[in-house]
Amino acid sequence: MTETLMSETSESKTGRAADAVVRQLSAKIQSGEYSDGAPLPPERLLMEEFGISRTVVREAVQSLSKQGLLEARPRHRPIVRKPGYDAALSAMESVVSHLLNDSGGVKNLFDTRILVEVALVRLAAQKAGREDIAALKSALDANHAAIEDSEEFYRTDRAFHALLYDIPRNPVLPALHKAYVTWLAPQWSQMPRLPARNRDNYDAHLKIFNGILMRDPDSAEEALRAHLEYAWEQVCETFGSDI
Amino acid sequence: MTETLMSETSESKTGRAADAVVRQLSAKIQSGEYSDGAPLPPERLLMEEFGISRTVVREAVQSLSKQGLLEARPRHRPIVRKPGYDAALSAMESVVSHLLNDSGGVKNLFDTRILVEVALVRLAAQKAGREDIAALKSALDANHAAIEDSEEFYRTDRAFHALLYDIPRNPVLPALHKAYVTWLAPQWSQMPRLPARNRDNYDAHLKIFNGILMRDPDSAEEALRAHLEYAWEQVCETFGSDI
DNA sequence: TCTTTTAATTTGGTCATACCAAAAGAAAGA
DNA sequence: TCTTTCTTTTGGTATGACCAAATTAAAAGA
Repeated sequence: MTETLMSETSESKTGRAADAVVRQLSAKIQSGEYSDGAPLPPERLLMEEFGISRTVVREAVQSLSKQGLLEARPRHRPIVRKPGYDAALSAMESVVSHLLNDSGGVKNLFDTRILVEVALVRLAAQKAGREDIAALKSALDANHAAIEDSEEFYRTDRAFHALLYDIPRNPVLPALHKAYVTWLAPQWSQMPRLPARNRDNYDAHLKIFNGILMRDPDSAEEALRAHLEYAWEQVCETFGSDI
Repeated sequence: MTETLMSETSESKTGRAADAVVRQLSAKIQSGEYSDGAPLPPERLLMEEFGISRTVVREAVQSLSKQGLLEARPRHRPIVRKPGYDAALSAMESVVSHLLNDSGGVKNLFDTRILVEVALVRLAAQKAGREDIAALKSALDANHAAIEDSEEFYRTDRAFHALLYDIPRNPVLPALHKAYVTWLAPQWSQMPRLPARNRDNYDAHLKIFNGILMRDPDSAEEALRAHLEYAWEQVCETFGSDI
């Protein structure tokens, strides 16, 4: 028996009927009553199920989709999604895009990346397992093989860095890497791709790898820091220091 | 002259008129045409200004408020807000709250906090200025003075950690600290407050401070890591290891 | 004249209805 | 069985109406 929303939420006067619906729907999603990947029931059905108007249904659906529990393409039925850590990060995307326009925004973001990634290489140097090192090695080789092909180099570059985020086996971190790549892409992808720089970057990757291999956190950190600060200089050369 | 939205956006068939309005409104907010802190014009005015129905206006407003560009209390006019880094983090809040319910969610989040905070103390040990150290010292003293008052101890504890996030002068980091505190509050605030534990935690803070003071990143890191892992053990004792 | 009440007006929240165009599903044809 | 039409369903948008809370204007009182 589906009740009308008033029965279990005593907030009929808060001015936000949609909130109650949001709670009930998200509960049904988490409990699996609406299974992951399946389309949400049509709006007209939901409105009679909850005893509300379509206005409120749509508001609730929009809210849930912003929360990542629904994947709503225009003109399509919303798809039920149990959000992962990526969804959490991508929820920030729109806000972040505004912050990046402010002066110093990109720098602030990039500095946090340095902070995190430095921590990651130190961790890698201390705790990386045999498989982690093997993966880094092959990523490094792929990176080396792509020095002449800037597009491919960019890809292997990202892959190498991504591995650093994989080592702690914490699913938040790969999501964070993806977020960094996405947010900084507008800057990064517009930079001129020069094979000479590719070589520099490969050398940096090599030094980082060696630091990890030698289990030397300090040298790994120093190599990574130099690498990222070099990258930042390039960004400044391209966009000026006032971004 | 305000044009109807069709004139400058060629996406009248994407099925999302609200998106265009969102863009225009957010542009007006960023440009300061709608000044920060002022209420947005009434919906009925916006609908004629953009040549759209109230349906779409409301959808756009809701979207902007989820993005943090508007602060919308029910039944009140939305207030224009230029979002800061806090807004970005709090945009994740609803998603994160779901993730924290999943098994291991809290642990994953807490581990990233350890990662970040370790990086911060290392940085502090290397780069903290005279004023930073003075601030840490007085926060430490306040913490010591509050050992008997668990509520106050909790506050000064947070304040001490917050200072670590202030040292790099990167506005993202204080926002991150606030987010950690908010997200982990459900766990943390429910833990029993024992003066004995307060003493342990103060000792840990002292060790961290000494590490920073002695400019010894490694000992500072070790002290912080022990401190946070101790905290995690407490959480596990309270909630079981399966959270 | 200035505060306090009170009445009038504005404005956000919700509902009901209608229409269109895009999707999805069903039926007919190759 | 696989396309190709043709219905039906369903999301996007527009109108218009109503209510209750907020806001503002007006009136009353100090």
